[in-house]
Amino acid sequence: MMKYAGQTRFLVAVDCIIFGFDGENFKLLLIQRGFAPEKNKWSLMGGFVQPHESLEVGAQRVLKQLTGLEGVYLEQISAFSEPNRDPVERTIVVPYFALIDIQKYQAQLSSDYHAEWFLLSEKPQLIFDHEQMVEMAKMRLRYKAALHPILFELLPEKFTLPQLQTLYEKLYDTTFDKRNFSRKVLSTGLLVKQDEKDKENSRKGAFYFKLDKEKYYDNFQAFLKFIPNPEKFLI
Amino acid sequence: MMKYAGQTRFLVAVDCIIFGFDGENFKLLLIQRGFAPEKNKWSLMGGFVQPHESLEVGAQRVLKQLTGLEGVYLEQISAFSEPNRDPVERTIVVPYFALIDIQKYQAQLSSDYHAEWFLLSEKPQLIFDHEQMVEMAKMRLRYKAALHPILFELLPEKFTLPQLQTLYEKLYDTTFDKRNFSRKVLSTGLLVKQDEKDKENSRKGAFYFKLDKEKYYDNFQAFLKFIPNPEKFLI
DNA sequence: AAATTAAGTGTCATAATAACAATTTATAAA
DNA sequence: TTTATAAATTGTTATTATGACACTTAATTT
Repeated sequence: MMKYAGQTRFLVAVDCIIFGFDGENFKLLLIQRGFAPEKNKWSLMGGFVQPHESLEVGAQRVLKQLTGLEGVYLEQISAFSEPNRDPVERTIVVPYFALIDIQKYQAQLSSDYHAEWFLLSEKPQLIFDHEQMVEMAKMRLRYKAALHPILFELLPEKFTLPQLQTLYEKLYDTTFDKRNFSRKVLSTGLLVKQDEKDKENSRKGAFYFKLDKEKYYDNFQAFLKFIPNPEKFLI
Repeated sequence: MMKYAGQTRFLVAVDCIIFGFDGENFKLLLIQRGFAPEKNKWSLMGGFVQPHESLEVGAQRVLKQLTGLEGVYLEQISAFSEPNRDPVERTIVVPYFALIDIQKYQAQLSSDYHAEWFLLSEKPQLIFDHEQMVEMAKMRLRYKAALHPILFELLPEKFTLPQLQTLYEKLYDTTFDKRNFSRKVLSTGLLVKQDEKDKENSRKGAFYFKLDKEKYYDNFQAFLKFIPNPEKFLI
């Protein structure tokens, strides 16, 4: 089915940049590339778009095939299209970044697949321009998370305020005043305090909170201001 | 040069959504499609990506070829990839939106090309999924302009505060208090008041302002708050 | 029982915001 | 020449949001 005569067709791929948070640090999910060139080198999860699927569907398929993950939060970022970015054959790639709760998918991941979590600070060299994609995804995440409450996607169902604050502090590589932080977070009305405490990480223990799912979905696009002076971090 | 065996290649296109502002209303630049199908129907400026160009370069080339415009502010938005979006042959399209000063390019446009400005409210039916692209670009513009000072791209070198306010009011389909608006705008330090007045639009005349270009480029990513309660407009 | 460690909480001064209306300027009309 | 008109320009105030700052509480460990 080639009806627009005289035009060049291109390979189109999707790559998935999957961020996780282990309670202490950001992590990145990587696999070892299964085919040449750069076979066995660490790489983002990627694959070619198939004839009858959209980019979004392709990204979900690739993610499922390579990691077993389904139904995760995916967001498209700017396409990479430098003619020589793939040395084998020109490929235009549309990257997606995703945020997932590491614990939730740990069993699934470790049993069936060979994807591995790396601390963002200790990630190995990646193939092609995947480093750039990770960098761009991180910038995008910083931008988006400064305005919208998406970081909850990285946390388990129950989490503590200190955990949430650490998450934000690690993303922006800074520290926040805990009194101001909790005031802002709680003022959104998105969090519901639980009776139970997390006793793993301190003697006193920290109360768990859950997301108010309904408010969360309603307010997903709402502007928040968890980050003081966002312009300091987003330039 | 097909080295990744067994994979399907796709046509990849770029479409340009060009916004302008005539001092009173938003406008959209359209052309009549020059080839079948839908020949002579109104359409965005689009074209297929060529073998040795990136998407960005392709978008600039298409824009130049079809309108004569060069070096305009272009920003990529999310790719459209539904398998049947182009009835002739599957095409994945990466749209770019642009903001230009209508006056600046009017001569160029009308002499050599057949692109035409339409009021956004009076635009004709567009081919394929171009309506969706325009809608998405408009949403993206509203989002971006609420946070960053990009709307100046739509104005001539000299402009008045009432003009600027009208621009914002039309984009968000609302009205703002002019005292608060001018306070916010002027507090950015981006505007330099001129001695001259615009006497076209009122008896008293309104002072012209120019952008402080240096500050503008430095602060392009800076957060502004021209729009009160942005969450009202961006959901 | 005392020491330790992290969680949890409150105040205050300053800045930002939104709501609000009177004055000024230049032209047009009388 | 004076008056009317229309839009531009300008300031105040009450409220809210913000950021800076330090002590108290809870539970475990020694």
